[in-house]
Amino acid sequence: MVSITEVAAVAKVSDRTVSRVVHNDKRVTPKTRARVQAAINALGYVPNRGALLMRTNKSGIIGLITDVVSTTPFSTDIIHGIQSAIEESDYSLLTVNTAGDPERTAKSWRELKGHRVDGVLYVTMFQRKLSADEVDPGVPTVIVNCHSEDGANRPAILPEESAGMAEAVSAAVSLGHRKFGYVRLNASLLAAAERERALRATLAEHGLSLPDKWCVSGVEGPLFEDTFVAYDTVKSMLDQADRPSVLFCGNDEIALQAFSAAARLGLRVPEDISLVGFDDFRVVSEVMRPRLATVALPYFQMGQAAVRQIAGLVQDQLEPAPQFIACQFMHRESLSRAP
Amino acid sequence: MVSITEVAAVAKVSDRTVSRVVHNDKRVTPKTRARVQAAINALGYVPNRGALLMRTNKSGIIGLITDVVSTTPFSTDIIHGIQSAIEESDYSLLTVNTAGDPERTAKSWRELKGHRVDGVLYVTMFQRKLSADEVDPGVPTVIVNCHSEDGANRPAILPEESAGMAEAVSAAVSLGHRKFGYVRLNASLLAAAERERALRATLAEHGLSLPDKWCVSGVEGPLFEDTFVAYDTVKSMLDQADRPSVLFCGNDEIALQAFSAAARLGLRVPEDISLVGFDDFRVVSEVMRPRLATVALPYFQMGQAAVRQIAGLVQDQLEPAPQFIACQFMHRESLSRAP
DNA sequence: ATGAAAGCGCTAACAC
DNA sequence: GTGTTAGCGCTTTCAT
Repeated sequence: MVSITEVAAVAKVSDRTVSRVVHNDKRVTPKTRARVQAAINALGYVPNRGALLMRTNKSGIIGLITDVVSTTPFSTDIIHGIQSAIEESDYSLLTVNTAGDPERTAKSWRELKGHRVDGVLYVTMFQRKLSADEVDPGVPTVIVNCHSEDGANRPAILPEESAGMAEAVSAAVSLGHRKFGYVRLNASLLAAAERERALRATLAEHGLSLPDKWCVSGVEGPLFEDTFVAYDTVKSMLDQADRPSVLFCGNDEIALQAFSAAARLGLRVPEDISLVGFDDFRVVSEVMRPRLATVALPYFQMGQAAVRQIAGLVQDQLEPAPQFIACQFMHRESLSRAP
Repeated sequence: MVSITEVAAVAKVSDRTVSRVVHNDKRVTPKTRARVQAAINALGYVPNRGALLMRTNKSGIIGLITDVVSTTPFSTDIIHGIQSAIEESDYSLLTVNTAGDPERTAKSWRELKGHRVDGVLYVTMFQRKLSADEVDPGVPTVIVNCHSEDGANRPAILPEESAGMAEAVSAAVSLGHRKFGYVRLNASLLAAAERERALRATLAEHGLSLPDKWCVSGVEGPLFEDTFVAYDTVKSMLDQADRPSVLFCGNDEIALQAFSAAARLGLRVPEDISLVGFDDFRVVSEVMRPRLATVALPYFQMGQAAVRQIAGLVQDQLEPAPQFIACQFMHRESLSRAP
């Protein structure tokens, strides 16, 4: 790899001058600058970040620690948002996966510290409270999709789910729906409680409620080893004369199973029953027919916001505080007029 | 950040000795080693990779260039495989996204060269021929899911699709199916031609064929701006007295639309019609009911193989050659006995 | 078994 | 506007 001295030799200037050109220092005559630039292009010189790190103590690297997020299909939009914002900054992205394992988490931090990353994005798949040793206090860090244990005013990026849910419920009500059903997420998920709470609260505002018989489980088993049961529970629920006119689902996969159950019973969506998902996992929501009405998790924006926060934090331009990003209701054909 | 000299001072040895301990050099007495190790732990010392890079010319970083792969839900398994293999090596992973844009591609290479990456994984979303300037000849590179333009014996990782397709067809035939339909992928995809070719070839071996009337488009429009039309084309096809008993689909999303079409017509899968997908995009294939029989793209293994290739290549232990990974047929409930 | 000196590529702080 | 000196953290080479 060609170094700054070789460029200097070719351009017949000192290495310091080459450095000035590279960093757009004004104090270089246009003529020398052109000569140096020509040498840079001719030799294909790219400054060595390792050397830069030693001099300036800046690596130009942001570390990304995920539990499983970067290796599951659900939240690629977070990664996408992060990369899109990274690309506009001058940082590079170093990604590490912990699979939720504490030992690997510790190893990940060491790895990132070895590279002297300027900051870290700590992203979790599910909303949850972080345990104390998950985040290294010595490195500027923004946590994404999770809460710090100490409840401190840590920089964080979180989705705000309840407004989106409220919007969805209101849309259903104004389409004439009065009989609501709900298919629950895994109970150990923070989001599960929050979504059901938001659903019930909004229903109450409309003078409606969720009957127990129409509130069933969509998933069973412990986190990460859970299996979907929505197909069976929904099939039983819908195979009655008295059934809900609209079915809210904890997420879009559950909605797909609910759709399968309706299909099996010969019920048409949305003519016989309306369906609303959560997450806006588009491979399902935009591909199935009818397309799935659902509340979109703002993953892309969360990723972007996370990068902006960490960049601001690293440059001391930002005071650390949690930031909430709104969820939007995506009204699509699976939610229609009540029968 | 604490440096090797501070550790040396605390342990009362020279910095060189600390270095020896860090790198497990034998020539250190157990006693000094223990003292040094204690200092390292106490201070939380992690060697500075930037300094290491300068001395050894090894960054310990593998660059990952993707067009869109790392930001779409379809191929997270490649990333997963890569990360799982990276984790067992001593490399870190620096990820860059080009979105298929030549300018960003050039910028990506410069970024990786700045970090003096030891090797590069160049991964594409769809199988395609690379153009000449996509890969930098100056950096050891393994291309994944794509072919080099010059047809040279470049190190590459590719899926072998035809055997999996043949297996799927044979399974259908032995379940009594004689009337085959096919829903095509975007014609500009290399995989589209290959899959249809493999399907027809295997059918021919069984003395069967694909009637034109049962071979329809699943997708329309140019790549990256295409829309699914499988719901409509399949609905028309199936809304006839004479219809196929099994429908092969170019990918799993198309299969989901085919399923939607069948549901709309009141046809049951698999009793009235069997369905076979391609890709094994599990969020669809394992969640819908019946679960979707499909040919699995071996993305995880491809990712792992890619890392092993690049590691071998960097250490000159491997001669560069393309490597093919087999696709496996996943027999699930959507493919059943012919009616 | 341990240490001292030199140098990797680069820039901050001064010269000039 | 341009060049010189020194040193960032580390390992290689050579001494001891």
